[in-house]
Amino acid sequence: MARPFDVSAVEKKWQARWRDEGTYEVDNDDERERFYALCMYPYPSGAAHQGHIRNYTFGDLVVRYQTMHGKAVLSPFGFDSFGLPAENAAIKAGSHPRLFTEARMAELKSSVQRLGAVFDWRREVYSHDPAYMKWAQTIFLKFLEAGLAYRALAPVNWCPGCATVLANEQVNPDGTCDRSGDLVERRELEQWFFKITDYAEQLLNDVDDLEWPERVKTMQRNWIGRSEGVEFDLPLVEDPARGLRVFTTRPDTGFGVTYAVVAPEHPMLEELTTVDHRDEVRELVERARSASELERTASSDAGAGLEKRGAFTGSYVTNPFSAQPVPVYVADYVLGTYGTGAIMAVPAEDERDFAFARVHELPVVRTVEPPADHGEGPYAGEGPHINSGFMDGMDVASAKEAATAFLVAHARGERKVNYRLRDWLVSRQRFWGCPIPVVYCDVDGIVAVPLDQLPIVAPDDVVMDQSGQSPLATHEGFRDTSCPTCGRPARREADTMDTFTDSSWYFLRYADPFTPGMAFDPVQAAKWMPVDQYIGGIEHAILHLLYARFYLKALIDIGLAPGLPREPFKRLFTQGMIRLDGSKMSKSKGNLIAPEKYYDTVGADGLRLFHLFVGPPEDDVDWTAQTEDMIEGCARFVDRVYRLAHHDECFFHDEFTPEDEEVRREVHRTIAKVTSAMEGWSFNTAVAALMELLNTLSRWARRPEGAHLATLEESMDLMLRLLAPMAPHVTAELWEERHPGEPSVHATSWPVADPALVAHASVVMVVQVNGKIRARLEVSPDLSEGDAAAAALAAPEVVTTLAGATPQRVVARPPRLVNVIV
RNA sequence: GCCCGGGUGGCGGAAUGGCAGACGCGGAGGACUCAAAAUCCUUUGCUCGAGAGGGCGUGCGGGUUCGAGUCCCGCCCCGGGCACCA
Repeated sequence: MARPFDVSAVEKKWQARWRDEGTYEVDNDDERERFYALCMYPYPSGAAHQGHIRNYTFGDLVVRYQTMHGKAVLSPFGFDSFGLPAENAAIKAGSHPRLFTEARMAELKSSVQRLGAVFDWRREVYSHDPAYMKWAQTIFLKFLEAGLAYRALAPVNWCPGCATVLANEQVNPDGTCDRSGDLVERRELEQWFFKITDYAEQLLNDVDDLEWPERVKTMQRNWIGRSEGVEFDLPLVEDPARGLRVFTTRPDTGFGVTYAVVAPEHPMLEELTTVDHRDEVRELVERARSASELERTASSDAGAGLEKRGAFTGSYVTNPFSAQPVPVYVADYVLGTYGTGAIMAVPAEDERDFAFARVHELPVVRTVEPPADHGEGPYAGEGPHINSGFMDGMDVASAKEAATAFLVAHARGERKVNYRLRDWLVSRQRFWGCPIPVVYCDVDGIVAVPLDQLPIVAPDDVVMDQSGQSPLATHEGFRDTSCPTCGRPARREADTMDTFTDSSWYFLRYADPFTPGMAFDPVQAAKWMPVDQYIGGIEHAILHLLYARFYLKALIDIGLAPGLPREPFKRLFTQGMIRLDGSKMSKSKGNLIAPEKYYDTVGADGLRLFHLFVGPPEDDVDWTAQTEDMIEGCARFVDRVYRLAHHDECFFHDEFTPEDEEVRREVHRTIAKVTSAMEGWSFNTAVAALMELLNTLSRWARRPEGAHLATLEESMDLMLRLLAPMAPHVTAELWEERHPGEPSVHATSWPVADPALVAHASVVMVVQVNGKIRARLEVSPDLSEGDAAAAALAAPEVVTTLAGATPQRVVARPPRLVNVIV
């Protein structure tokens, strides 16, 4: 494609200038109104892919747009530079993850710089920087001190193909490894946890006030999963003073409890199991322990599998409502980690209990009358209670209240709120992450590394084999140390922290990486926080956002971040994904479309415009054969702007005609349109409005009778300012040509539409007869209803169509439309 | 199964209950050129018609309304999230 100017040279020139002059550096004591714009901390996978490009196009648009509104905009950049992919790649290539990662960082940085995205590079942060690790480890130790970090035995996800433990988010819903596709196994290991469950209530409640997409808020709420119910005892028949503690959200169905179930991990299981049932119970527990998630879920679909998944313990407990004994089963459909690990089973009102009861031939007693057409199955809906003694006739809500009161009085019951959310497992048995800064001593146990010895940085000569053991554990120089308390030989923790810990506070470091001796100065950070606009992918809707929210709350509570708002991200925008051939585009699948080829041909401005123009920013983008053409179309638009600014094929006249006046009005209407589109994140229509304006201006200036020169120049200037956040290079270049020696277009203010010019002098009113358009009339915008009706009925086309018939009704909606009904 | 989104030309997509298809891509025709590229102009929902003009059109079926892509009810299909959480 032949271009009217050297796109590459122009883009390089301006990128260099923004970087060298520190145009987008902002100081913490800046007097202007503040705005914190942030794109999600990227994992350095190499040159940017189109998902990154999309992200930074939106982010940079916000930065430049807000800057034009006179604000001090904080726009930082950095890298989520620890992580498994680099470690795997390094093992494969026989190199070091740091070398590998830093090469990828350089590529990604180059990609975003060539996009023309601007940042305050003085604030750059990357996870494997010892200066960052020092504070990451300090935070860990402060959590430990505050009881927010603890160590416990837990099952983890082990991938045999990758020979390593995986993070939960790396396991597919079907229990396979996201990377290798192998079936993930469960292994029991001593692990470090963060007590995020302490914050469940706050994390749930604070979601309400966030300006986030509703669906992300819903996902957060579902993930936390609050449920209100009752915890109470089912007394043991053998020893009624003791009981099997259960949790239920449906105490009202208590009369329908025909059996109880404990999880295979339940502490009372052994005691409950009678001699003659020992073998079956043991077999079931063994199966449950070794079974992968996949096997457990797969068998739940088929009724045939259910029988094998439960066994009678031989014991009985008493249903406190009916005072009848009911059998206790063990089954893996009850989870050891939720509630009390034991349930009261109500087959008539619960799907799972029903399926289990059917296989094991347990009685089903309805306690809620289902609708007449309901049939055999379980019914969990609303209805009057039956077979329920004192609750008979009550609706579900009042029966719940009555049942709860009963349990509190008679079964050691108490109201209880449970959460689905589990504590955050932060240990990783891998090398390329931030080491957990503790030491194990035979005498003193777990000992924190003294703060003045941080950061603990892993040595370079570690063997990263595939044994599955933490690589650091095999390095004697790292492993063997002395106890900071007693001085005796001790060993270092060999696990590293989940990389989600790094991305949970980086935005605080950005706000103030300058103050020595602190992760960030809370006084400085408070000037920027919360992030005004956070932009990233929907794939982080749950984990990253939840973890970062937890971190900030915890940091405030342990005194590291006094005075900061308790929520980190005020507004969140989640962009759509780039899809190739209908599948999700990801680095692991290798189907990336590098931006570099576009920089060299259409230019960054063209590529940015494409991403803005292709559709609503929240929608997914299908990268197809047509995409190349669309990108070229956007570059064509850039060229047309350039040519018009250079008066290519234009003609001019001197006096200001009504046509010139109308063009001027059109410009102001465009200002109004683009401004509201920008505010509403409708970037595609903002670009369309500018394309329309360009079409209008070009046609006008190329008429033989010509255009009013001063009006064209005024229009061009306004258009360049509107276009500046979208296509920063060409607008900066043209502005400099037109205004040599003056401040850049990016230093001008965002245009404001003149309301007097936005208004139309006359508009076209549509006249319908029975809903069909018969005439168009040019009318004044403030035409009255009566006048509109009269004008419509007088229109010749209407008279002809009516052919003498009398209108039944005339609906006048001036100045848009009149509908004549006959 | 449950909970969210979403179905509009050949394609990406526009449309405070009031002219469906803005803008762009692609297609067709033309100008310029020895020719091509680039650029510019015209045209482009489907369909009947030589034409003027008519009919049909926003996943399907109903409804509300003078008027529905938009609101209501019932379906179908696609995408995403959750999926033994008691």
